Amino acid sequence: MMGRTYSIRQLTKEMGVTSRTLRHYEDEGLLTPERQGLARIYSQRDRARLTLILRGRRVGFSLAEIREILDLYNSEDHGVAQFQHSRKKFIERIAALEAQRKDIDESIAELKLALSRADNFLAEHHAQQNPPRVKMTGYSVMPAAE
Amino acid sequence: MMGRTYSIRQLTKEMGVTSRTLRHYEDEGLLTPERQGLARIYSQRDRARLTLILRGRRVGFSLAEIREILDLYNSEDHGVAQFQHSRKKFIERIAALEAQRKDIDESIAELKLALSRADNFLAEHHAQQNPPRVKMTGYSVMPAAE
DNA sequence: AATTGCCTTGACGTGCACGTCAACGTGGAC
DNA sequence: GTCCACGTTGACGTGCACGTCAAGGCAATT
Repeated sequence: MMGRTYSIRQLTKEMGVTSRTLRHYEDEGLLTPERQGLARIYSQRDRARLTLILRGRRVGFSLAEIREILDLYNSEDHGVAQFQHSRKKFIERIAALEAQRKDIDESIAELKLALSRADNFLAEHHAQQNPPRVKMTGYSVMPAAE
Repeated sequence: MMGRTYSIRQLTKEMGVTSRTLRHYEDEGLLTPERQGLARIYSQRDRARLTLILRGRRVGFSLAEIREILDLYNSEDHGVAQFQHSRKKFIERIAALEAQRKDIDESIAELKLALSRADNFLAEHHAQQNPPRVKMTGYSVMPAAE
């Protein structure tokens, strides 16, 4: 079961990154593609790891953090101590992500409030863009943020 | 209604940033504290903006993006065109944040799966002191990611 | 007058995540 | 054989978000 493989060019197009980025991830130990002579040849596993890397990047992890997580999945040592350590790390990461989701939800709520204010203004000035919602009087320049 | 004010030191302690960071945000046009002679004096409004800045930073916005959002809140021009522009920007930001929340939820789900695998392993080997070399031969080192 | 504490303005340095060259190899099409 | 598309390895450059000095102002305390 060798599975599909990918050239560097294929992977960059599919994933929307540059070849420089892939080589950088390799330098950082995040990817370890096979070689055919000089050329890199990426496996399904490499592709899956890259998916994780890019998602990790989108949520704000540094490459070092991503590598750490990947190493947890990937450890050769499947002993009790190792799993205990992994467990702890996973819990930390989950907590951090949940805190971040809270920040995101708050940001969304605030932006939606600002959006509804803009909608109301535009509704009042018959520059109809979108159905107005609630008419809001006297709003501040700054959102509450408290 | 002048409200409370803060020295730079007070604000750094309260918000968990360095004074260098506050000056940097000022250089970037994100904060504009008053002055008493040379010393900066931060208002409630500065503090509220800083709260937004830091939350924006936590969710991965660049300072330029944060400034743009702040400028939308803060615009002197309250004309129709301005509000239409703001509306568009708000919608973009909301969409981006919702996409990011999706990434976060997926990351959390994956980490929770990995956590439960670790828990299962540890439950099976609860009474043992020394790491059994390899048990649970069945699962891949990589999560699904598809 | 000197020290202490808090503040200031430059200005160069740093870590990260790549970008951007230069110089070169390699296998197939013409 | 030569061109071309694709790949490679250095190695220096860049944008961002500050860190980290140096050198000093200003007010209250010693």
